Amino acid sequence: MVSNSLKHTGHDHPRPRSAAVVDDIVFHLGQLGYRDTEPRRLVISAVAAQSRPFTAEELCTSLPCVGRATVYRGLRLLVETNQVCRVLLEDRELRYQLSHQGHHHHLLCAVCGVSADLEGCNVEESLRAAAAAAGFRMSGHWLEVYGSCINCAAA
Amino acid sequence: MVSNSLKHTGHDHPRPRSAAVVDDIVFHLGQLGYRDTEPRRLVISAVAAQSRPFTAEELCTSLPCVGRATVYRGLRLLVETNQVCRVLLEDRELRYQLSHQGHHHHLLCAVCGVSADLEGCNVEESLRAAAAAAGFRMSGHWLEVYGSCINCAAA
DNA sequence: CATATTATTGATACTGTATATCAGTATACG
DNA sequence: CGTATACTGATATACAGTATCAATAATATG
Repeated sequence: MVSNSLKHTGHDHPRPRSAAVVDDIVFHLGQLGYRDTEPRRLVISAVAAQSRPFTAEELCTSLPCVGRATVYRGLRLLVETNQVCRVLLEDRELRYQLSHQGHHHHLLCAVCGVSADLEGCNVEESLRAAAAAAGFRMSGHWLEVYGSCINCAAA
Repeated sequence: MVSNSLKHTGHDHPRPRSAAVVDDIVFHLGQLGYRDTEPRRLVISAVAAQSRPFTAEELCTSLPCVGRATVYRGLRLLVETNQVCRVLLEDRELRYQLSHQGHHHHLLCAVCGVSADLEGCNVEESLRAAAAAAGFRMSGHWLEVYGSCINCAAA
């Protein structure tokens, strides 16, 4: 199996980058006891090929030979294992995206749909403090930021 | 009509508080051209009677003599006119709540479901700055904070 | 006050997203 | 290899919310 011979460094060139990402994820899932199957690889490939947040239905459409249920299950598995993160649009539409870091938030362009990771913003601590002031012990939060990206703001 | 004789101060005692809230909202809607109808008043009353965030379906159940569509429409109208705000639970369940301020965020207890307004937390500015650093012009955001309230944290 | 106008209602059907079921299949592992 | 079992996918189902549209009720107008 290819994935067993892979070093799990995240820099396994010369293979095409997206293929390396797929192997990476399959390897990681393997360590958690999940099997390496063709439909699952197809789902992961399709996820890795997206350039911006996508919906589950879009993924189903782009994978006509994989069952709907399998697409949804694959996506859920990837979210649960922190390989993919969920982003919520302003209209509450749920989209998905390959996850590149641990916990972080997204900037979402309302025009073109592109997303960027929100860097250098430490809201956690001030939220926790404000929560404590109201007698709450904070355990989590959901934050999405909407706007227009540099390209769309120009036009 | 009662609502026409009401001063719109938000402190119209001696009437029971929730009734005053209902009249208040009906009056406000009237100024926007919306009619004062029995089903709509029932919806507003039921909303005002809730002590914590509720779902649309819960409202339908508590109002068996009002049609589902009417409950949903009423709720939507109240959200659009900023009388009611929407809160999102961690599992993406959507709930509603009477709105007491302008723009603000909520602390939600994951145990008992109670909510508190998040005070003294000015995330807007740091979000805007972080967005600008990534070349985004921020236009909005969605933020919910989860945890346990003072009572549930004790138990 | 009668009446015209128009917003509102509610039964129903429908849409879209997501999960449950379950027999058949493919995978991993000894 | 062969077996235990995770996985698949067709289908049915659940669920939240909206669209339709004829009937009705609320307001404006003469």
